[in-house]
Amino acid sequence: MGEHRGDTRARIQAVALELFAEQGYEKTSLREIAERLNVTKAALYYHFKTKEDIVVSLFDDQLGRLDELITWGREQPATQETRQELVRRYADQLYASGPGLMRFAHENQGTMRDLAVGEKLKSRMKGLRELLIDPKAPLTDQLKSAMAPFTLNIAHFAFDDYDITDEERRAAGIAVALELVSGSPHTDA
Amino acid sequence: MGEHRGDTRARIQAVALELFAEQGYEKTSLREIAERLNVTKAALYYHFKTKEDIVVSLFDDQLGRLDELITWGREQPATQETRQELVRRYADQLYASGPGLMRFAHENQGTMRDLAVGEKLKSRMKGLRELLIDPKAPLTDQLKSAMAPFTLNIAHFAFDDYDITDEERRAAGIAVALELVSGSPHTDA
DNA sequence: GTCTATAGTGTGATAGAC
DNA sequence: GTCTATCACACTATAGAC
Repeated sequence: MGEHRGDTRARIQAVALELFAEQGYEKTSLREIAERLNVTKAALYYHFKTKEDIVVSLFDDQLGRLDELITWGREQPATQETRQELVRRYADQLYASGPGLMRFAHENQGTMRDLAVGEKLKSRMKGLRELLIDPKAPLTDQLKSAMAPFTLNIAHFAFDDYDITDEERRAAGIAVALELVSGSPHTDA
Repeated sequence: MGEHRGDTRARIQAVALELFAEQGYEKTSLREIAERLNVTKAALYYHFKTKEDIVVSLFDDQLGRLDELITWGREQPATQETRQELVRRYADQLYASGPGLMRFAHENQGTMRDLAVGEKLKSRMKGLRELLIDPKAPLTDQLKSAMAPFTLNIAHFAFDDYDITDEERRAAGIAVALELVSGSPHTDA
């Protein structure tokens, strides 16, 4: 015992993310988080102002990286190559953040709406979507492009009953996402 | 006033579905539902044994129809035509149920896990997925097939800032879903 | 940096009158 | 079939000691 020193804040984040992702933000109480860490609720309030503040801290880095990606994308020409590179870089960010955040966002979409950080994330995803879509393409092609980011998420949770590695899931997700943003081989009308 | 007679149960379902879909199952209290209907919480408990019981009643019909669809699918040959017809029939069921249920399931995935009805729905979706997938196809093609049901959902909520009708969204969703289950034009290895 | 203690509110659910 | 009243409990958050 007593093996932890100044890492309490990080440990709170880790446990909170795990529980939020596993059983939802609303259903996870501060008492539960505190018990899992063998501290008290009041200790949590020393490190974070509110419950929502824990979530904000969780998404902080990710949001910053998303901003950078979108800024980069807006400086590039709106070509198919740019869109494919956007998918690759977005996938890198997603997987670098670990499965926890992905799953949190995936399972708490309803909750995220009223959290301020949820609005931020939503606006970033819209920015990304606008970069991935060719507004002149047919609606079906636009839909396919819009689905590319979802694909990366779904790929990670689908086939949980298959005997394959996460790396294989990841590769499949990226491959399909790239195909989705590449448009059908259609002739110009 | 006094315009309602024996429709209280149905009115509870309607309001509950709306609120659950809008702000989440956990965040919606029975008090809120009751107030919206100008009845008391106790009145709710006359019609439904528990809060979860309201959700169960909401998904009851839908689950039955899904069972029929899967039973039908299992009787058909595992061809591309069958898979496409499955997508069409599933889409019909989805849209016939109205947007509320779709949105509920979409925004409360985390919550659905511990609800008994969530487990049921999940097993049905797995059954449907197995019918849509060709287990001999490359993993990327399997992923595309697995995404077809998601597509129908996403199509309905994406482009909420576009000036298009729900019917156009629906048509685009079905078109893309059909393409996803049809596999790439790949040669047999 | 972490504790005890508690305020203050809201929840799902029940009992029993009408 | 709907009501009033209430129970028992959990929650977020705060105050103040150590």
